[in-house]
Amino acid sequence: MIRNAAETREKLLETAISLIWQSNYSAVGVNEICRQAGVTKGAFYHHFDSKADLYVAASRHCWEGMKLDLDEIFSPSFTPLEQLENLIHLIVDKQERESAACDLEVVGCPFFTSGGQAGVDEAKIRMAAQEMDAHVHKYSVALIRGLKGDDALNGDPDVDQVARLMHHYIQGLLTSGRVLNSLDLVRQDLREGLYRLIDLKAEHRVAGNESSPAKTADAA
Amino acid sequence: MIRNAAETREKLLETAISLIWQSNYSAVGVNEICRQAGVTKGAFYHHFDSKADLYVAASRHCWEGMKLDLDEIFSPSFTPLEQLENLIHLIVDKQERESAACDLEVVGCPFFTSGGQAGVDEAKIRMAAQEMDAHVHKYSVALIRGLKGDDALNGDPDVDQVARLMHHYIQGLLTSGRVLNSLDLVRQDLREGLYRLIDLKAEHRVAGNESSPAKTADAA
DNA sequence: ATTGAAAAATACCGACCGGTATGTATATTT
DNA sequence: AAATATACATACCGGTCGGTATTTTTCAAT
Repeated sequence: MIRNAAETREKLLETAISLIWQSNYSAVGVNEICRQAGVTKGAFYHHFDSKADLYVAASRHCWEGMKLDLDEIFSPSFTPLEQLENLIHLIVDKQERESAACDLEVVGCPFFTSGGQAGVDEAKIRMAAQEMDAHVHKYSVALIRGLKGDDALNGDPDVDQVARLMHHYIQGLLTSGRVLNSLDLVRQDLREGLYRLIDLKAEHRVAGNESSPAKTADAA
Repeated sequence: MIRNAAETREKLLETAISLIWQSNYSAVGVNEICRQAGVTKGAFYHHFDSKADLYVAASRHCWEGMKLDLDEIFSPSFTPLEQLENLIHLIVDKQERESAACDLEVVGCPFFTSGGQAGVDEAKIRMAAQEMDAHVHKYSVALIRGLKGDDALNGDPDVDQVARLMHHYIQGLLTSGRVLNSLDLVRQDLREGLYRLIDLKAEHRVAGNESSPAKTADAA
């Protein structure tokens, strides 16, 4: 018994995130969340009205953490090119860190993928994904705008669209990485895909396909 | 009562595909599948050993259908550039057709996304996604190789990699489309994203952003 | 017509689901 | 110290989960 409202709530959020991260919304039960959080169901429903409400709260909580990282790597102290490099490293590092918790090499973003699988009736779940989507879009736009301003991109791209393309690609790549259970796949294809999508000028591209050579197989 | 083994099996597969399409593996119950298929649970477990087994069977069944489409649009009677155009149209059309069944504008590929959310223990589910992944990869490679052979691509790309990039992107875009419940998003970003990923030479690109101008919002 | 196996139906299992009702211990206010 | 509000626990709700055991129906080969 924690006897501290904020702490209990936080513990429930973190546990939910961790569990949903490892599978998905509908596969994770309230009982399991409570058990792992060391909290009873009574406490759960004292803090949240429903499982869905916990989910959106967890989604926002997750974003708050992500925002810290993004604000850091997109600090004006970096040039747009450095920011792009930071982003690439952040994505890989993030997956590396999260995958330590469970035994999946890649976990992706559970709130996005869960939103992409939400049933017709589960409006709240899709909404949470939309919310996070809108948040990250701002950062992507800023990055692309910066790159364009520095004349690092070929042509005269639609900043808003390219930002979207980036996002689509990253989400798809992470999903692929999870399906194949290969972080190396992410390492191999992340940089190249982004370079191509934003059409970064050749002189600004770096090779940096930092992957161990062999080892692409799945353990499952 | 259908009284025909093959027909019953098929009906179960189709129903399962339809339901999983609308949500995801763990959210769809055996009871619901049976109910919608007009088949009793006894019949279900006569044909399939488990829910997971039905899933992989459904995945393969789904692929068989997809293969017909792909073989058609990748027929050697088309030039690689025509094949690319066919692919773009096929993706949009497919989503248009499927979304008629439920009230989602975009459904994506359920077997891929479910695989991308499969828990650690659900090896069979991820495996099904891997299997389908491997299948479509061959087609992507053929397309890229064809384009490259026709000298339609800039630079000297790694065919295998570019094929992967395409796949990542398409899956991510469809997921985005589903989250935002906007087929127009898919229409807007599919062609542009693919062009950029494969780095198609400018003279071969067509504008063809065939979307109705306004209307991007979500109904949910 | 009989029989035997396949196909499908019925009835049921224990476990778990999300959620609630009620009680109690602790903290805050008055 | 009394009153009240918050934070949590216990026990339980009806319902559904995936799965099974058993029986009935169907149909083809004899």
